[in-house]
Amino acid sequence: MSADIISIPRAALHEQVALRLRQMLVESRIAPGAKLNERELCGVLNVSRTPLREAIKMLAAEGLVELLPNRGAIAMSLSETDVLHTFEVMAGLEAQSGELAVQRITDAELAEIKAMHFEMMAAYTRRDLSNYYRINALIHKAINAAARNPVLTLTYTQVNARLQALRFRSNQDEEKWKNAAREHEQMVAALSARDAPAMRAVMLAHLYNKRDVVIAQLRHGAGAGQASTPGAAS
Amino acid sequence: MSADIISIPRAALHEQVALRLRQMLVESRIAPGAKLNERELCGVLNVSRTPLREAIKMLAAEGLVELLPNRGAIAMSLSETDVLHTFEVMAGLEAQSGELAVQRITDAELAEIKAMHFEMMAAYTRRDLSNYYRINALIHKAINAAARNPVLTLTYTQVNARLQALRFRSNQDEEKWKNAAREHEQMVAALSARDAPAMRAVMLAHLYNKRDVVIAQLRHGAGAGQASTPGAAS
DNA sequence: GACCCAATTTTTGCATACAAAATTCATTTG
DNA sequence: CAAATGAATTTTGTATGCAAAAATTGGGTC
Repeated sequence: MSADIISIPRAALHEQVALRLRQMLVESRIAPGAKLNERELCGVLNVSRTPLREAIKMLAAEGLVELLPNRGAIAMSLSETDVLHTFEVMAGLEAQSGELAVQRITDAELAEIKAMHFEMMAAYTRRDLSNYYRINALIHKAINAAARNPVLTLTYTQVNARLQALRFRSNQDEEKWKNAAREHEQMVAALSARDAPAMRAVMLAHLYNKRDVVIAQLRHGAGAGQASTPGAAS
Repeated sequence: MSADIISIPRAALHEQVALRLRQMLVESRIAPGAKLNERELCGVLNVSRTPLREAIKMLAAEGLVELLPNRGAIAMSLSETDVLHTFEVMAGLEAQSGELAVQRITDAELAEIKAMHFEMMAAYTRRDLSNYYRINALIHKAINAAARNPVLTLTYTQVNARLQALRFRSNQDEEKWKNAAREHEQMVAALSARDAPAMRAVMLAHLYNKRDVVIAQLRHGAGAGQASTPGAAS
């Protein structure tokens, strides 16, 4: 009866619901385009409709769901054009993150990024796609954090969230993968050299290549839906 | 009994509320830092708490209000650091808008921007600050639209909304104003020449100068609150 | 057999009711 | 007299109830 009382008994219900829904959407446990049935979700999440609806409104403002008048909400689904536009913005945000990171990164942060880079290269060498993606995301996050701009981080996070739904864990082209790895080498180099223009250039190139990979996957069908078992994937 | 039935009887209540609240926040009719009392707002807007709360949650996701657990919401208020960070992101978004606009703008759009530019210069010459700002905003919006990227437009709009609360209609420094006007000349020139790097450069410079003006106004006190009559301003 | 229309059911949207937390204010105590 | 404490009030958070709109289903007709 000690830890129980203080142990953050308060995590506003609608916040919790928003968090869980966000997860479900990003992991495609709610399929893109699928309707969000309130009564059903109430059962799953064990809350009443009020906080659920409030959470849904937040997700709508974040662009993760679309609100249809008198017909509830559906999980956002991206057309190819949407993906292009989103990557275009992401490219700009990542490029700016890189530029600012060059100017503001600490030695400790740079060292950590280098370390993560080696870890990622290990995963690359082992063709361990899962860990590769995980560490990749961490590196991009670290670069963004090094830019020391909370508004940029928030904007980046929100725009990126819409792309997370496209979890292309499927094997990517060897050539493209090699390219991506090389671009990451260049990032580390540009950061080390404190070369902002170079950093900007490599971030832009990296994002546009990533865009092409994603678009290609989209076209070849397979990519999209998380597919198969919604439980523990690789 | 003809037009009445079809005349968009449907404009979801929470949407309307969100719209009006957004206006009130952007126009500082709700002061930055002020508490959003639900019962009070229900009276003003003539709705029950449910749609009001849903609207508030949306505005929170947009970053226009801050949610305090068990203590409701307060109108976002920007510290000087917040303003710096926000302008930094806006600079990046505007620069990208400019770059893309150069590549995608139609002759008609360019002509319209030129026309608006002349109108703005007229307002500048007359020292008509109100119209200057109005047309200025239209030009920036037109450039953004010419970039033909809805995601960019949405992101731009959302980040910009947070700055709108700082309506610096107060007289700005003659020198700075002259500078801003000259930068607008350069924008039109870069667009006409289809010179993306030049456009990017001028947009960045423009935004950073605007940032400095706003920061200066913030420091000299007066600037902040919309002040005076909330009705028809100059 | 396919299509269309009407009644039922479901679902969304809004208002209200109730519970818990925070604020306020008066009272008391050092 | 100031600070602190505790009850009363206000305010937020959540659940439920009711009305309107949409989806569904069944029946009928061509």
